Parts: sequence; structure tokens; C-alpha cells
Amino acid sequence: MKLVTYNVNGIKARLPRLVEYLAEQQPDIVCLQELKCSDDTFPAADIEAAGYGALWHGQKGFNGVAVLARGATPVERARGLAGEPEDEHSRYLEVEVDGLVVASIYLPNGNPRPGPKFDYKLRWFDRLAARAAALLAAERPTVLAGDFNVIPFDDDSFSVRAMQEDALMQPESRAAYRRLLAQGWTDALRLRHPTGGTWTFWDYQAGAWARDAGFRIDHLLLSPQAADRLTDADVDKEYRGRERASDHAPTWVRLR
DNA sequence: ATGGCTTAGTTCCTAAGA
Repeated sequence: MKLVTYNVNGIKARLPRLVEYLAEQQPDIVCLQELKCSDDTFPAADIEAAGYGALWHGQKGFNGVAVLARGATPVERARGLAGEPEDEHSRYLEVEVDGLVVASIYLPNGNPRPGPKFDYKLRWFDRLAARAAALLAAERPTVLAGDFNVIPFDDDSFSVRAMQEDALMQPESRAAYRRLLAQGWTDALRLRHPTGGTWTFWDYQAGAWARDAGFRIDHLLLSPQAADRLTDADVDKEYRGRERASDHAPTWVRLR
């Protein structure tokens, strides 16, 4: 089965691209981020017409996450993370589908840094880590899939210098990501492409796509029970080059 | 040489993204 994470950067603007992707790739499970739509404007009918059941956690204007399942409706386990009741950002949706536990994650960007947005990013990371530890303790096949807004290693970026001051590459961001991995999660893309150079995001600006000036920030973290079933992981890079594309490309794992 | 772009909402500008 193919499980995808895809930051669509506005599901309304991206709907033709998304429907096309579903038809061409027929992924089994798709985690979406940056819906940028409220719950009542999510295009559920179009998704259903494409053959997918869906759960979504929307927000007007920005954020918003969803999980789609081919020929099935995901069963909701949680929306939002504990630990900060006043946080109203829609960034976490956890479901169960076909015996798999799946979370769609949109971690805060954290720019500008330093400042309250960067502090929020680190707090959100801690809250995610608490949930992730509980998920591991259940010893089930589990996938944390999403836009983590972290460039884990220097070779995950086209230019260390260009990103040096960015929140995505700060030591604190990387340390938080490493602490998460150290719980026992497998970074599937890293495992399959251990020397880096695999990008999931190319900025709209400065001809980044044309120069292949990208970086890797969309990640799929597998519990040991899911990692045992991993057969492949990669990026459907070609979709970044299409008309009115998202600035992210679909990123995926195959599990037995 | 991340400067430039794109999306959505409060639209003919602003906020947010990364």
C-alpha cells in the first residue's frame, strides 16, 4: 500500500491537481496539510467522487489537515494535541484506517526567529513528542506523516548558507526532531536515501524549481511495527513541475 | 542572488508561508 503526505497549499486552488494525483497514483492513504479552508468548505464531494473517504480538521485562511482513504472512511482518533488548550491552530489529525494508525501533521513554521512564532514551534514539538511516545507504547503499525517544517540534516537542503538563519534549520528545531526519532521512529525517506539530496519543497520565488533549489521538510515517521513493513519511500517530484502546482511535492512510503 | 511568488481574506492591500 502507498501512503502519501502532501502539503497542498490551499485545497481549493489545488483541487484539480489533487484529483489528478489520486487518479494517476491511486494512493491508499493521503495525509494533506495546509487546506486553508474552513470545515464547511472542504470539497468532500469532489474527494468522494474520486473514490476516497475523508476526515478533515479545517481552519479558515490557513493551516488545516486531512486524511483520505481509498474506498474507505478513516476512523477518527484525535484532533489537535493536548497541552495548550488556547491553541486553535488546526495542525494535527489522527485516524485509524485499515489497521494502521495515521497522523497528518502540520508543524508550525517558526519564522521569524527569534520570536513568539519560533517559541510556539518548539512548544508544539514538545506536545507532539508526548503524543508520539504514547503511540509508540501501543506497539502498533503507526505513521506520523506531514510537513514537519524541519530540514533534518545539512544534505537535506540545496544550500546550507541560504537557509542558515531560517527556523527550519535551527539547532533547536533539529534537536527536537532528533529527540522524536530517538523515541524509536524511523525516518523512512532518510532510510531509503541516506546521503540526502532528496527534496520535497521548492520555493515559488527566485526560480527555485528551475534551479532544483529545494529542501526536505515533509517526513514520514514509522513506528517499529510499520518500519518492518517498509518496502520503498520517495517523492513524486514530477507533480511540483505541473501547472498551478503546490510548492511541496507528494512524498510517500510503500508498506507491505 | 530566497529578490522575484502564491494563496486566501479583510481584496486593488495585508498576512502567512518557508
